[in-house]
Amino acid sequence: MKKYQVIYKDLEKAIHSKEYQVGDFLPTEQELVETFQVSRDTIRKALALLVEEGLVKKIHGSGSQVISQEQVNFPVSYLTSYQELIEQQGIKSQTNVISLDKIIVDTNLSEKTGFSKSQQVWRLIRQRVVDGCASVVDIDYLDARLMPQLNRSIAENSIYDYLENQLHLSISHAFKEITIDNITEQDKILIDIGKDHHVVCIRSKVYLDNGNQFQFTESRHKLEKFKFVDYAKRHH
Amino acid sequence: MKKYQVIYKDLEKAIHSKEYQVGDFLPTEQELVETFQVSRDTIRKALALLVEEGLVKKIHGSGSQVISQEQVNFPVSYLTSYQELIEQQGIKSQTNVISLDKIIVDTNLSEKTGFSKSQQVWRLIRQRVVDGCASVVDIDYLDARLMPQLNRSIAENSIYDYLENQLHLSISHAFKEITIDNITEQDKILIDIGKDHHVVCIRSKVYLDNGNQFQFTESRHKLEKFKFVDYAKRHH
DNA sequence: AAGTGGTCTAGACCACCGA
DNA sequence: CGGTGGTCTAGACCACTTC
Repeated sequence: MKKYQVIYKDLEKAIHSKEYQVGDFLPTEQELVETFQVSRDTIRKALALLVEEGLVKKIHGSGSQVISQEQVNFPVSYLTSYQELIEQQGIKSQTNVISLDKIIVDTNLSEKTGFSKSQQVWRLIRQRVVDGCASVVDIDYLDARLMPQLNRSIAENSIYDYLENQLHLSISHAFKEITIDNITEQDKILIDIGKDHHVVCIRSKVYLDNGNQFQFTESRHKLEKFKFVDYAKRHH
Repeated sequence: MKKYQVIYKDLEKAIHSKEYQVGDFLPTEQELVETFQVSRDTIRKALALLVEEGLVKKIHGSGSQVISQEQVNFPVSYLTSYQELIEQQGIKSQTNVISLDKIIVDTNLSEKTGFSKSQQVWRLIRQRVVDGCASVVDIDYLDARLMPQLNRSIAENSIYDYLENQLHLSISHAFKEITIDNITEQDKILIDIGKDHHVVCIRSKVYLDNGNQFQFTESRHKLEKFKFVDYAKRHH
């Protein structure tokens, strides 16, 4: 691990363990330079990570102030898979693979997903049951060339894990949008929808390091099961 | 304006004007150093802003690749006020001040808003009409000590503008959460709600540079009028 | 005036990529 | 292998806060 990452983790831990309270100032950059015996630039990189995370705010001329001791989670904004989120938060959950088939992208689907026309893709529909309640339906389209061997067993676990650890493909970035959509017939069947007429819909186009899109996901959430937490800085 | 900001704006403009296409590489850092006659660190600061914005991706060993030419807007994630958003996007909109009164924070309200108990706050309720449709209700609680002179006329325009340009207070950061809530009697009256039973609710605690909270806002949106766009990087 | 973070520089070495 | 971006250093000066 890089020096600035070590220092970042060190300071993060000190904040989480309440060694610094909200409102307290961290040591000055000069003091941290001496403590950790590194250059000021390295200290500043570590502090930048704390600022990005929303734990610390820098005040020009004064110092670095702690503004939160809690982990702020980014269920959507960060590119984390459902499986990873569930593990991280220790929620009991089950994934049911509803269907898995290979299809050819037509004009409509190309428009919607961002894949090229006549490309072969897997279409995967999964139901997520959280605490006994069918809460989420994920409809995935995945580039079939990259994963010829996809099967139900992989789909039941984490596709990201399969991609990164088995196929050694590297996921880079995604563009996402959240809207509130009317429910479909499929939603009625696969989500414990009650009398709602809407779902929260997160659509993502996900890209690999080489710049190719490999996934389009439509993730449809039961209204009550959706929560998004964010930290924002003012840009002057 | 700082050097790295100038270079950032320069490159951003070149990308927006399609001088670089999606998939193209920007000049190498060394070339940019020579072009702009600055140090490499300054170039790297400029590139970091493009990466943060989601326009560019850096590939270790290869270069800086353009991945989007569009402005990705962050209506929620960035700390931008309603008034600023509206102006920026050129949407026709009207703000109606429904009520404005000064109240004392009780235990319940303290829990909800984050303000201290027995503190004096303004309670401001505003209706936002977009394209003739009552789409949003904002319920604001504002620290009364900071703005003793608040009135309906200020509330109809931008409170952020008033705070920053009149009172010279500086807004720092916010913690936000988005949920889908059941509608209230107030929503039925103030939003063209149709037959929906829910609204998108964004709750924000907003802080000044000096660390004091000055605002709690509950922004309730008609379902169809809500859209949130995001760019996410994978953290390995 | 003293102390703090913000910007900028110049140079070194490392890790990764592609031919 | 050469070229690229990533990390780290040491030092300078500026802008802001605090006294």
